[in-house]
Amino acid sequence: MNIGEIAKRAGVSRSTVSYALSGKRTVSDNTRQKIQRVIDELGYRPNASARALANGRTSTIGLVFPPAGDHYTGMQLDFIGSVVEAAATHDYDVLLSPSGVDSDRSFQRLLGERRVDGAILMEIRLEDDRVDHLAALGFPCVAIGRTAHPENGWWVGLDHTALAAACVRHLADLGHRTIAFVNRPETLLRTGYESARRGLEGFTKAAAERGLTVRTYCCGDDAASGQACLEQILHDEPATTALVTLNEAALGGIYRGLAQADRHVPRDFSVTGVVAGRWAETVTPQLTAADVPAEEMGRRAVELLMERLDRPDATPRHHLLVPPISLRASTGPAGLPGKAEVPASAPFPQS
Amino acid sequence: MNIGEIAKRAGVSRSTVSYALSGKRTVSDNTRQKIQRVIDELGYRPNASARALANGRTSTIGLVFPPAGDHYTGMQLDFIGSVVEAAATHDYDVLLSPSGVDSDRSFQRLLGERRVDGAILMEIRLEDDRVDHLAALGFPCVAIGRTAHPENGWWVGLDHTALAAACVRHLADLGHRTIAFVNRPETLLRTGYESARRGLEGFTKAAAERGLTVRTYCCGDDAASGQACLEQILHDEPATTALVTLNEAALGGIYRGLAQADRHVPRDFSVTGVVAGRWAETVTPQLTAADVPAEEMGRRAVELLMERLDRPDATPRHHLLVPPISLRASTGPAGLPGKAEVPASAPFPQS
DNA sequence: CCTTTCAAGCGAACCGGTTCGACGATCCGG
DNA sequence: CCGGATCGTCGAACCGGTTCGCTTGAAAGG
Repeated sequence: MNIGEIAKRAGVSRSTVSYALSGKRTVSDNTRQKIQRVIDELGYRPNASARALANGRTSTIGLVFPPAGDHYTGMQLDFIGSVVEAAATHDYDVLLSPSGVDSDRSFQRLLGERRVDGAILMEIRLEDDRVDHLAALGFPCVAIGRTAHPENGWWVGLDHTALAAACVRHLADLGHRTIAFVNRPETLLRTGYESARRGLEGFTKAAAERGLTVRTYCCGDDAASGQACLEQILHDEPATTALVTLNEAALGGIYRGLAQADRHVPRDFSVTGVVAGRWAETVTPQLTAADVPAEEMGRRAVELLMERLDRPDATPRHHLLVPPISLRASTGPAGLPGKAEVPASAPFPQS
Repeated sequence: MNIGEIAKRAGVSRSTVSYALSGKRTVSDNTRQKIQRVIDELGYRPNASARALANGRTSTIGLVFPPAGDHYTGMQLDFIGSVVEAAATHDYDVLLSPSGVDSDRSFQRLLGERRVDGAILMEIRLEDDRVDHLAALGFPCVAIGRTAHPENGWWVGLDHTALAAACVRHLADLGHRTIAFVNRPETLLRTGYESARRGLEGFTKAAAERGLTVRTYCCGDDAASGQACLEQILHDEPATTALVTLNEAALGGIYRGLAQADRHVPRDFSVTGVVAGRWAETVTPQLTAADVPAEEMGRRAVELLMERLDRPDATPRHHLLVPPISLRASTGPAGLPGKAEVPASAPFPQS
């Protein structure tokens, strides 16, 4: 069932059918209706490959999501869902690319073989070959995340530095003096994964400003690792009374570890961090956290990409989001740190 | 950068380049190397649209995941991830289709416009227009899930009936006599969503066989709904001592509700169900549950689809999985049901 | 009545690959 | 030395759309 068949049955030429469909030239009402009738009758739809070949656009965008770890986190799902939906409203399909390793096979497929008109990159690293590579090629892409040199890029990002710092200040304001940081897995931190690096940086800086005693940890993306990490924290420094985490997958394990160590949240121990709102509300007590607006970020990324596709020479734009901390139930004033090994004095209970 | 350019620079014809690349006819070592050098130098990759047009295959499969609710569950992410990875090993890309509503726009795009060679359908309903429609068209697709008439279909499914029944028997064996069922949201149940229907059926039948007192509930896919649902359960029948759930997103809320009602898990109340293993391990105490092998299901679905694409007239195949219940920490012997309103006798503590 | 204008439609070329039939060169056996 | 098989390569057609330039017929204008 191709356009030639339609043309034959409607008694017109192929080009007339094409123009009737696209509206790029005038077609008399009479023939338009005749064509439309045939199309409806046969249920014809123009072949996407042929169309893509002819006009050089595939109406597809690539969503490059990476081999971040051995599995995916809930946040990624929110991104994927919102990107797909936003793309659909613009009549674009979304092609998933399982990996983002530079010069990787599947990456080559997307770009080299021109399967997509543009791409959205997830899981950005501070020094990201993929971003640099695409920028050098002038290939339309939008990053969900921000590299170390975001000046001339298109991206929508989260200010992880500010967010982690806000968490620290929140804890400091509650009187906590000894806190820990539970980061994403070590490999991610080492490879310069943006949120891990910037989060750590914001945490460290804000803690220094407030004169807090800190320890920082990396933690696998699963509950068991979270629990182990928490045990390590209490072992290394029993006086710890609070922690900040970026690791939503470990959250359940962290809570379990606290329960088993008899640290009641938030009476004995405060927990906060940067996670997707849905996760924050899943744990008990619900997590006071900077909620990652994944849905909004995905939508905005698509919007930026659409803009860029429409006007290839537009000047780079970006959105840096700083969601507020949602006060829930997992943080409270510092009480007796540890097992009363330290007096209950919170020297600088500011603000 | 197209095949003609390569041909020109290598001093051969376009067809020779094509044959050198595909190997479908012999090309002398000499010219092959000459061509390869040019290709490497220019970084040429054949255009996917043109190739798809020429040989009628897109090397893309569609993953139809539906507007199940207002958001996606963790399980879906696991499916998506495993499907994408499995497809990649077969040199296939995955196109995401946000919806599965029959005769829906995005569905039409995938099939009508021939963007994909085959499809994997998620979130199957017992009477599923999509499946029927595709079957009528003879379009290669594999369902993750099983309709009411799975005889001549390609699918990989979970025996939700057996799984829910196993949960019930597990609880009955522990002496529980009054249990509840927490299903997915009501709209899903009403529209004939497979797991909701079959799970409910298995629960009901097994409970009847064991002579248990039951109540069944639908529950929104989020923690707040889970908590509300649990409160309702205890309000309706305080003697309830256990529940079975299919709703992993509500799990956190259920636990919270239990904690607030002072029902200790598993001492006072047992919880079990059918959820992804990762979620089961996130809550405390960890959930005794039939772990949904999402990763395996996605992989098998892709394998079936590949088989079907290779041999269009192959006879339908399927996999019905019945994962065992993983004993963790959320179930235990029935103690004093409710607040000791009922004596602690478990009349039929069968094997 | 003759020219100009314009709407409507047609044919051909093109997008970038794949594939089929043909053709010249080389090699072999008789 | 000739005839047929084999190898390597080429040209052309094709996949199913889009788009440009041209033709035609009718209406409008002088």
